[in-house]
Amino acid sequence: MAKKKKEALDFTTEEKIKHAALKVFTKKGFAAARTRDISEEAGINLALLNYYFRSKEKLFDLVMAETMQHFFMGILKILNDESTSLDQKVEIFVSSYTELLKQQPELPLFIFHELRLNPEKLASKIGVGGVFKSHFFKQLQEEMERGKIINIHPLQYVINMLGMTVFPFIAAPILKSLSGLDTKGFGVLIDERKAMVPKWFKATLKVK
Amino acid sequence: MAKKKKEALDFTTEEKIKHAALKVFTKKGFAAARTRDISEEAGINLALLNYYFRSKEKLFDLVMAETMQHFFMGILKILNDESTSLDQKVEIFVSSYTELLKQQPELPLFIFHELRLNPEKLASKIGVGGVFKSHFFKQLQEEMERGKIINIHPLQYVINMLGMTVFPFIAAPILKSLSGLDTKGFGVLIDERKAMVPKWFKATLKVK
DNA sequence: GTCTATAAAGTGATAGAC
DNA sequence: GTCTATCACTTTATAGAC
Repeated sequence: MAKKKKEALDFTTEEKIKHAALKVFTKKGFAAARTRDISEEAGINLALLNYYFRSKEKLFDLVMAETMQHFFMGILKILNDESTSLDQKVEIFVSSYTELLKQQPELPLFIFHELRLNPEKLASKIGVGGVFKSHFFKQLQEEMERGKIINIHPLQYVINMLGMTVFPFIAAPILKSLSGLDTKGFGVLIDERKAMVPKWFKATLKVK
Repeated sequence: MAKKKKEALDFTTEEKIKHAALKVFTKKGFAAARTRDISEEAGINLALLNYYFRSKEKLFDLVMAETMQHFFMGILKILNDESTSLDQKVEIFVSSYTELLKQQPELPLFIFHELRLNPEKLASKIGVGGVFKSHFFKQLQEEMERGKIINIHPLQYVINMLGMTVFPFIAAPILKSLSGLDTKGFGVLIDERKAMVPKWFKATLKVK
């Protein structure tokens, strides 16, 4: 039982490497990350990394697929919930992703950077067209048909919602530098946005 | 005269290298960019790159400083124009930066990525606090004092304006993948935003 | 200023002992 | 499974001829 508890609390070597890999890749990007950095961060030997994952690139592909899956499927799950209203979806998304990004602020920049370097390879990890079949899209289109919303591409509103939530984390270094805010002050700004973004979003829906 | 014309049309070796460097750095990022790539792109020899710029890093610093200066000073110039109204500033910014980014779509992701890897070094290239002394900020604060705008951090509106304009370019690969739009179709989307973002922005100002 | 050839250092990956 | 030692290759940077 002592042994079982130990297994439950600790991580396997494979998990330690994957965890360290995500951390180092996220911090430095694929190109600048060295396999030595990852093995050090994982507290294991360099040879072991290749023993488990065969190559830096294979390790990256694996970690990246899981990370992107988690990130984008999380969005899709919220936008696809048929039990929530349009406004509720926005509130839930903004709230939950703001909290997620407070924990992992470099995640979006990392994902978008790597995705641009290798769009073909990585884009396949996301369910293509998922957003278009989403309940969120249907709700937007219904509102358009009723004349409640101006008739433009629904993706525009997804861009606005994502942008208003995610962009501050992407631009954080500049925003901090421009404003002189430290990490704590920036956090206050982010919390203020958590309350405001849904309101701002609703306001954009009323624009004709 | 023939000689003078040739000088005016051609570029010096130094300029060719800098131009090639920006292109390669922007495309691959600093870490993945090889000096060989740059010298090839410039049509010169690898040794010549070091002859002019001493090292890859010094070349990067130089190109990066100029690029960031141009990018951020352009924003500041628009926001600091005392002859334009608040709404006009937004319209001018959105319009001119949308056009700029249509020409150089990878620029924001490149700048933000490198800025995150090296905030201290690169942030110094921007005039710190420039936005806070800007006429745009003063106009927002005046509206707040009059009770026309809700009393929150003015930077929030800068984030919204920047985010709505710049974010689609940062997320372009995913948005294309999600939507199935090709580069042309994506361009239509961007043009639609050029007209809409100022309207959406105004709507957010009315939120209480 | 511009080139070719090469040094010098870094980095991914493997061999082989334990 | 895990380690040390090492190979093989890449990449930055320089030396030296022209």
